[in-house]
Amino acid sequence: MDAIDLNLVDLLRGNARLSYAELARQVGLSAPAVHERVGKLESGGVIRAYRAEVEPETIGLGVTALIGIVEDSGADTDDVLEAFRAMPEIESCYFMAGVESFLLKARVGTIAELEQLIVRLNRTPGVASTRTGIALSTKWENRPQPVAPPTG
Amino acid sequence: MDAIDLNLVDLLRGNARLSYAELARQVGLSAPAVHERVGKLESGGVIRAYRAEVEPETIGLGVTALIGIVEDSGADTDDVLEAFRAMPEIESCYFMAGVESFLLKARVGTIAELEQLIVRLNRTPGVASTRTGIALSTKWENRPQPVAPPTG
DNA sequence: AGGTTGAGGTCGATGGCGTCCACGGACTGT
DNA sequence: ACAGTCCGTGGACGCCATCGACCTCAACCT
Repeated sequence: MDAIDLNLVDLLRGNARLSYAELARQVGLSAPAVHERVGKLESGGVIRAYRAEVEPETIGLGVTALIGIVEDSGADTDDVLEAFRAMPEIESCYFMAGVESFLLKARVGTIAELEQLIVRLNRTPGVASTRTGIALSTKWENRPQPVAPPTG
Repeated sequence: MDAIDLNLVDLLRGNARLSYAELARQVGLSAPAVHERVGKLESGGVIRAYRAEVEPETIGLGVTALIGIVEDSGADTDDVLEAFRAMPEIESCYFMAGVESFLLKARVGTIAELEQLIVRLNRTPGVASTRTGIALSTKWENRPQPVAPPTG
């Protein structure tokens, strides 16, 4: 992980569809060298995936909610996690410090679907209570912060 | 936005680096047809960006925090937003219903940096108070839920 | 009914790109 | 000094992106 690798990471976080040739021009190496470096970043677990970022409303996911979860005393956290994982609406899942063990980000199409999701969460064994906040709008999301040292 | 478009969106959310030829095979069209469709999805605002998803710890962003913001009565929300936007550590920003107007997701390298960020947030004009929760681990993040109707 | 128009597809060609391979130079440890 | 290793370059070759020409079909107008 040298400065060139960080540079490649920044470039690909900005635009995952850049060609190896273009990446090579940007970092001042040849295309095969970049190809090998990116391959190592992928297999080394630095780059996890390449994803298209989609405007959720346009694909029928207009409702965003953030849900805090309080576990039952004596709940099996792994089982709870497994149950969450099986719900595709839960896009993100953080294990938190504090009273609420988890914070979930969920996206659904309608408030009715959100209601159903919350009911399912409350019925999940190990879940004591939920606390839901609705996002009225997403100002921005997953903005990549640059990590490469400034060039020059 | 027909079923084929939704299919393309799902495919690209799963792997943004798929070639047009591969996409074409998957949806049963020719490569130029797919090229045109994807171009329209991009210029039509459905596909916002293509991003490499990176393991944050590997690039020195080991601390994730979720921060609720209570605004001053009479604060200018746009000014507050501008101030948040200028802080690169804030990766996501949701405008929320409830007492806390904003929920921020921030990533920094160390707890000391998080402390500095919170101080800066509390000093921001229009911010009355902050409430920070630390994510002990990210179980998953931005998992794309499929939206295309099942084929066949 | 028939002609026109436009959207959206296929096909074919071409230039650039991805990817494999052989080779070369700089560090490192002995 | 020398061998080994790492990391790069350059060349070659096949696939891909992308453009233009053409086709098909449905909607619409006269």
